[in-house]
Amino acid sequence: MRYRNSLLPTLKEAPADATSVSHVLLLRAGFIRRMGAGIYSFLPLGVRVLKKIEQIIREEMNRGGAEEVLLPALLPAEYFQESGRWDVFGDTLFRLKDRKRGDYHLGPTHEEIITDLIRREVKSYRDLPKTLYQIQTKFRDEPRPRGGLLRCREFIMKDAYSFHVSEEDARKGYEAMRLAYRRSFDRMGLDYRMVQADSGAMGGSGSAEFQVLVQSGEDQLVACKDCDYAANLEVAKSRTLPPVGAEGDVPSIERVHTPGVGSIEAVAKFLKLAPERFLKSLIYVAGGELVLAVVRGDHEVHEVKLARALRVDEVHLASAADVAKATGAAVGFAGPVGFKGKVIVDRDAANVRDAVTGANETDYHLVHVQIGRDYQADLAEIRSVLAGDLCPVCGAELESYRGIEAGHIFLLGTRYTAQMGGKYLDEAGKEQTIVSGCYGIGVSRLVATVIEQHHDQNGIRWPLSIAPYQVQIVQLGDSPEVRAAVNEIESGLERAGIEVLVDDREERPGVKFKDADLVGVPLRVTVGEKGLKTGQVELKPRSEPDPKKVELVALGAIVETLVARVREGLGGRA
RNA sequence: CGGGGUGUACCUCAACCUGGUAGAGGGCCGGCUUUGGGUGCCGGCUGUUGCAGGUUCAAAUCCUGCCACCCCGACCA
Repeated sequence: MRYRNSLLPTLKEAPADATSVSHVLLLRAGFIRRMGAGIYSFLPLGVRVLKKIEQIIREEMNRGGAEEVLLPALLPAEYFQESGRWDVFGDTLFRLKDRKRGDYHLGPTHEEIITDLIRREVKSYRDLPKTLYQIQTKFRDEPRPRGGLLRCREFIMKDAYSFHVSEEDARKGYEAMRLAYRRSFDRMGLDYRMVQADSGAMGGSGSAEFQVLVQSGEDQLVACKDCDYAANLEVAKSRTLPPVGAEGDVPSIERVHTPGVGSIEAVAKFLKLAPERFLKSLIYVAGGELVLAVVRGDHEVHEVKLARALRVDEVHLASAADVAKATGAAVGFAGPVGFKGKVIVDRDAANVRDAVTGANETDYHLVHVQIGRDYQADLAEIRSVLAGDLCPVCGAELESYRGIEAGHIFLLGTRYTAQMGGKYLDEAGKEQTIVSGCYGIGVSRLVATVIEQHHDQNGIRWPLSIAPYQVQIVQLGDSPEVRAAVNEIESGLERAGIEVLVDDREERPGVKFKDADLVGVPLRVTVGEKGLKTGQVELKPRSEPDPKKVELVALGAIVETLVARVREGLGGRA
């Protein structure tokens, strides 16, 4: 492709509303343009990358025994009404009416739709297992789209669903998909971890997320230094910490005047005690009820964990007014002793002997507080796991990461099939419920995710496997010799099946080099009169600082070798 | 939905506080210049100042309402 013929609008300055690295670079390098919040157009370069990613996923899904289908995105309401998700999805569902005023929506995910297909077409154990996938645009009216392609309201997803005669067989299908995911992400050159995750709205018995490790990621993870254990913070576990606090008998409770010092930090300083001796007491609204959640002074409550422990959908911190009503004290002086209502205490907080808590009275704290003696509570793991906590599996230290969720695989069990009548006849002629799994990859999100991991201060550094072009020829000057050399290289590489972008613009060299770095094509070939005098051109991998002089006649073979390595699936890196 | 912020040219932003005919840089077009890392100079192009009302002789500027977008939280690929 010739640059002059391509729509490739690069920007010198970053649009002000772009904050994430990938968003800025995708806009500046001319891959995408914004149409509305969380809605983007893909320009030619963007489409090329998207198609490369889709193709890798397609190949690996097929290799994993899955078969491609294409379900509608415009859906009659009845299927989601049948599963109950017409209501569950709430405002996240894009709803519309047809001319007959019938209810429709745009598909946010397709469990119901595929289950409907399967319940109609699968009758016998002989028809199972089946794994089907599609690559399709999904629509979710997200409360907060963000980060360019990282979180959109319209996005491209690969969703797959597997159907089995038993849990055991479903586990096999799940493993096949896990392998397909690993292979896909490996080929894209991503550094990721498989982590345990909350199965959330999907329901079901097991799930794992594929988290791409980047500082800018919105998910928080912990991973063990030594073993394979890794988990999203919302489900992460850690070993119980050793007890802290005074030895021997705990003296009886004493009320201490702590004027104006409400925060743990301030009280710790005031009383000259370590924060771990304190019980941090927070009042939450959970299912319309006020609940006191207690963690150690140096820990934080994790609201998802708290909600799960309380068996409610969500919790939020009570207002200052509610706190005052519940405790009779200002915020900062709550405590479990004498609290009228449910008290839930983190496992590690219960291990604090002779603790300090708020007195439920403004400007007062209690010292020598002892769980069991001075107050009763339910125990649960409700705090956020921290770096340095110990792995629940092997006991080594845990490390913290941030990640972007690139994929998620679930064992659904019979969550949808039971509800929607997905049944088959077994060998004995007896009716059984189909067991299923579902598997998602955020395809358009991956475009941004790869950039988050592959860029430098000058621009994108595409892995060869998904680059929009493999080679960019920077043509310097417009003499007949240069033009002839460029033509020769271009046609030679294209004959070998290599995609080439030729910068044939009338621009100064500096402009072309800057744009080449920005766009991030992995192999740059510079053709200029200087080099041609000695029969040479320059070859510079985007990931390396300096170019290499190469004989014009040898260039084709060198480039073909580099590209072939990747073609054979030996890794994404150039 | 809660909290914070911003809407002025294609982009980045100034002018707003203190009302008086809307500007800079980049970009784009033309000319000369330059030609291996965003060359330099000259000339030109581009606006219902997000929308609707209100106050005023006069509104980008003050007031009210609405809309859009961004950021921080609860959701997710």
